[in-house]
Amino acid sequence: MKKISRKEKEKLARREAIIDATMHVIEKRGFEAATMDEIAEEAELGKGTLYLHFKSKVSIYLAICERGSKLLNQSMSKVLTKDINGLKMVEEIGQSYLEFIQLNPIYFVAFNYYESIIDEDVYAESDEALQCEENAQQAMTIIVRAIQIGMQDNSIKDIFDPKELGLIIWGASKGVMHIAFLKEKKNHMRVLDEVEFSFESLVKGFIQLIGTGMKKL
Amino acid sequence: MKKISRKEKEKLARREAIIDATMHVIEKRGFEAATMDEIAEEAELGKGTLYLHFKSKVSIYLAICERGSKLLNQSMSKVLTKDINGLKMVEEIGQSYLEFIQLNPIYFVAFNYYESIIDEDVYAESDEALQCEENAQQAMTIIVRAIQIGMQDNSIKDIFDPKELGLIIWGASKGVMHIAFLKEKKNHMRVLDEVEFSFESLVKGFIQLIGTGMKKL
DNA sequence: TCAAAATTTGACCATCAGTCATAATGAAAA
DNA sequence: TTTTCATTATGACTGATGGTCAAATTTTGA
Repeated sequence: MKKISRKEKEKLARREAIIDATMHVIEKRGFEAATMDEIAEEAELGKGTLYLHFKSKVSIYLAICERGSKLLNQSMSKVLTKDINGLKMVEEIGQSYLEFIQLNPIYFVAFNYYESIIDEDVYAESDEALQCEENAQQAMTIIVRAIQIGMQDNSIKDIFDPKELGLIIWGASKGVMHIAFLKEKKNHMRVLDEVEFSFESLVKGFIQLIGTGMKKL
Repeated sequence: MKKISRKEKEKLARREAIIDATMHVIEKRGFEAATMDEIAEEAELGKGTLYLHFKSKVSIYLAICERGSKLLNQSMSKVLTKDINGLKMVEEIGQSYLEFIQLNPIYFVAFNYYESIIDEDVYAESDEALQCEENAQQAMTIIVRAIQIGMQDNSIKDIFDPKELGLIIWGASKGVMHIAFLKEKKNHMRVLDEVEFSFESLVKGFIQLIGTGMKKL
């Protein structure tokens, strides 16, 4: 049994190494421009070997998403253990999200990628996609839990369904984060250049806005 | 001069026909799966001819985005002429957006596509991208105008910078719409299956949430 | 009518994800 | 140690697709 375990560990390590290599290449070339040939070179493996560990290029990208969502969940779930009211929890979860994305922008791109391809059946049934889904569900659970706590301690209005409110907050956060993200990457959208603001100030403003919106008076 | 004008008209018409054909193919095959060969066939043109009218496949996609954003702006700008307060205007602009996306989901995909590629210099300088940008700026102007009206008629708090608030609302709306959109397409995200909600109810909830957040008491 | 100019075309090219016959490796048997 | 067999790795190859360009076709105007 020992031998199989060692082999399996090696296989897992190889898998992680491929994900690492892919992230390096993405950082060098960009998310779309990364090629399997270059990933193989970076990982010091033959291209064919990549396909022994991943079904497709998409699978590797989903594995990055999986890794990122796991890390994000770890960070967000810590908020639930704090001794603060539910509203504050929701706000701090938003903060965690912000900090995570600022620190790991590549994962944000991976999250968006996941959402853009997940409606195609081929990918949706892969192991990686299922794990991403599970992580997404866990993230939702964290938000909903915070909302429920807030409704109980009277810091959040209970006129919304907690799950629906959770989805709204999740989606809205992602959208605002996306705008801030585009701005950060100093791209060519003049819409964004017109306004003087930072990643932080935008997200802070957003948190304040919805915080007020759901606060029980 | 007459002759040139006729030729120019024909050229424009041909261009529009290619965009139409592309949208047909996208509806048949999906946004990513559409190929230039099939677009050429649908447009009853040689593939090379497509490249006389558009620099690349991306250009055609951006032209779809351009068309969509123009239509959306027309619909949103009508709200500004109504005899209602600024807060109501913002809410109705959100409504217009919702209705537009429900009616023309393909444009929503095109908008997202635009944002995903616009940070690459190659595309950002194309005529189509510049026009998209201009339309985006116009959309922002519409929202900001409504906010300013609201601050003046005391229906909206003036603690935010109107432009920053406009961006927040824009980004957040897009994010919520995206979630609702994924749900509508009955994809595989179990996170979304868990919650019982419709496109409308989610967006309505969102509008209510931020409406309350910015309402002056 | 016809030659020059403008337009259209589809065979061809380059790139890249993914495959598979073959090679290398290493474990077990002799 | 040597041989055999199974597992793992490889990269040349394939198919698909976006984009090009020399040749063909059509239009223009003298």
